[in-house]
Amino acid sequence: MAGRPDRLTLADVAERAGVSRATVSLVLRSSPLVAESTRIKVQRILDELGYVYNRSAASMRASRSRTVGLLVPGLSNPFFAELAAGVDQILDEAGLALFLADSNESVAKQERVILRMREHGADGIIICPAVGTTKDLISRLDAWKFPFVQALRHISPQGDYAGADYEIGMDRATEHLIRLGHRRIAFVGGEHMHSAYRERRDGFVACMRRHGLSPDFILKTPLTRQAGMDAVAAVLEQDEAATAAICFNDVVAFGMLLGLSDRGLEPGVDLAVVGFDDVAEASLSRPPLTTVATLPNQIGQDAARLLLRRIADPHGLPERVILPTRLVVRASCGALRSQRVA
Amino acid sequence: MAGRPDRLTLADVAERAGVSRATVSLVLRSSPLVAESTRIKVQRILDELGYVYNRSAASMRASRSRTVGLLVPGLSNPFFAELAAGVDQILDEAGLALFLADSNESVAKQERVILRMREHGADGIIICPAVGTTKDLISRLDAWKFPFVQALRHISPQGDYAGADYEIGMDRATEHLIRLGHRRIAFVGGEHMHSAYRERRDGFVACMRRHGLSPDFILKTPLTRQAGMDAVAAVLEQDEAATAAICFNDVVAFGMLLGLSDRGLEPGVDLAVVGFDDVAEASLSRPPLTTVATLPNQIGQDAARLLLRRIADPHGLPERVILPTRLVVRASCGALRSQRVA
DNA sequence: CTGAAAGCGCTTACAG
DNA sequence: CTGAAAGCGCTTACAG
Repeated sequence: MAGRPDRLTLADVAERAGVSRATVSLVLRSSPLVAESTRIKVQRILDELGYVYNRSAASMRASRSRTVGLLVPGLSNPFFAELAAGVDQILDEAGLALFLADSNESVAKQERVILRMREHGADGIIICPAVGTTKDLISRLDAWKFPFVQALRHISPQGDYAGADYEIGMDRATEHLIRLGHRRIAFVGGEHMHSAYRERRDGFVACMRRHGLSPDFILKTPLTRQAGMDAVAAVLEQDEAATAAICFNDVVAFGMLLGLSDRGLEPGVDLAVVGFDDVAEASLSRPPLTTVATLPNQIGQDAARLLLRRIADPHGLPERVILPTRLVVRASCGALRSQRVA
Repeated sequence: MAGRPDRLTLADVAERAGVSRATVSLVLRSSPLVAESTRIKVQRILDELGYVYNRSAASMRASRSRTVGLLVPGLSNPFFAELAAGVDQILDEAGLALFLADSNESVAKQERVILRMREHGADGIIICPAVGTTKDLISRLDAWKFPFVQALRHISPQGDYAGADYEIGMDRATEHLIRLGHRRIAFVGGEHMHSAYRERRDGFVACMRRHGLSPDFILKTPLTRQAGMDAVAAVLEQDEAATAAICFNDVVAFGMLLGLSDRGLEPGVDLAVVGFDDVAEASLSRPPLTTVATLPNQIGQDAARLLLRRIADPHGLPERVILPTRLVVRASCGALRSQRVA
């Protein structure tokens, strides 16, 4: 509603204050160019009149909107919601407004909302690319000179990125199981190939190989609790059954815990189970879940900071912020007592 | 970034197409005023050149931005994230962009982001007011002529509202427990007074009174799983212990299930437990949780539709969309078999 | 059906 | 330190 009928303009304020529009504009942007006495006088009128700055007009003139976009593939996933909360926090501090859109893992919707954000003049965008996004998106963003940061997932090594060190996180978790004596370990969950999947799986594979173990017990499933329950059979009813399962994420791991109980088996004794993410419920499941903490809120904050920097300096060197993960050992892996390993 | 250096304008397109800017503008907005042959010619140039519509400029001139705000009190709460997903869906269909902000239950931040959205010219706003918001917010929104819809919580009966029928939902759930034979029922969870709390508690109280039972076993706690675990003691270790607990939400109920198991007690046998919300985990907890489904995604959709209507017709009569809830009976309440009651 | 002109509310040089 | 003027990229009457 830029310009709701009775909206005040700079001209109104200027007239009332007995100065020019330019001076009021300078006061609004706290320019040092204006005399203290003038500033005070104008500020008083501004408050009195309840003037509301019109950023549409300002951004048209100034070629920046103080607006930024965030594109996530699924807001229903608490992980991305938490990421959004982190982004929101940093942008609020910087005084920017946030355009949010949920691609719902649809490349078509993703295209649509990116265009929409460009039309609205967003100064830049944080993207968690939908499954199936091709690499050319990055070249197009570059061609458009549209500042961007990839977060959590990346489709190209180009440009800024903020994420967690999934590979090392999964490696450490696997290592932990091996130290507990496991030799036959299954990797459970995930069905779409994207960077987050690749990195987690690679961490598992690398660690198994390093220890001379076979890394080919890899089970692809949807990322649901139900799929985790169903996976129990596949993991145990094999010629060479696994003694431990390391899951793509906590949700799948929770499903496995339930699936085990349903069969009268005890997680951590009959099958060691490890999750990934350390969601809120992980410490309260039965048994408490051993998992890898990844801090989505902080990743969101870092992504926002990177984007702010990129907008300020479009030609600076790309940065990649990879937050360390933390193995949180609880009972589901069969470790006797709780301990934290850095 | 309205006006990135090399951004094309209507004038460029007009020149290339050999028509006036006005004509291109009409084509962009699919006006019927333009001849089919002209439309096709212009559209081709538009595509060829990769023209991007500048909505900042358009909204300044047209006094509407095709932008809408959503203010939630906590994005980390999956409930609000789901609401946001519903809002996003409807706005996408209508071609509007969404400004999202998380007040984090802070009235100060809420004020800040509302001002920001007004400055950015949002055409309207959907608000889940932060705890502690006073009624005058509504009068101010009115005075500003800023179209709004309250969602999930409301601080004033004025204006449009989209929410769930918490009161009847809680009433039905309580009734179900009474039918199962319970007489001493505790209402567990919630610490802040807002409409959502009041309505749920009122539903409980009304039902108890109607059946001549005392409704004063009300336990205020934070809305966390841990608080639910801790509440078990308070509910059972009383002169007159409760035989059933009806929780403010599922999270608290999950905590109670765990708290019972920890003491070697069986949910549904030693204490009936009922939740509220029907989150994704409710059907997979052990035992499965009897709860009341509220549909946050749909509430988000309704809120968005109401706002769109309000923007189109600022002076129409206010509407309140109250979605029915549904009691989902599972095992945690001690009912012998699963059944659904409308 | 199309075009020339004015104007939305700001900011940005440029004078003074 | 302040003001007058031009202009950002659109849309909106108004002519024709």
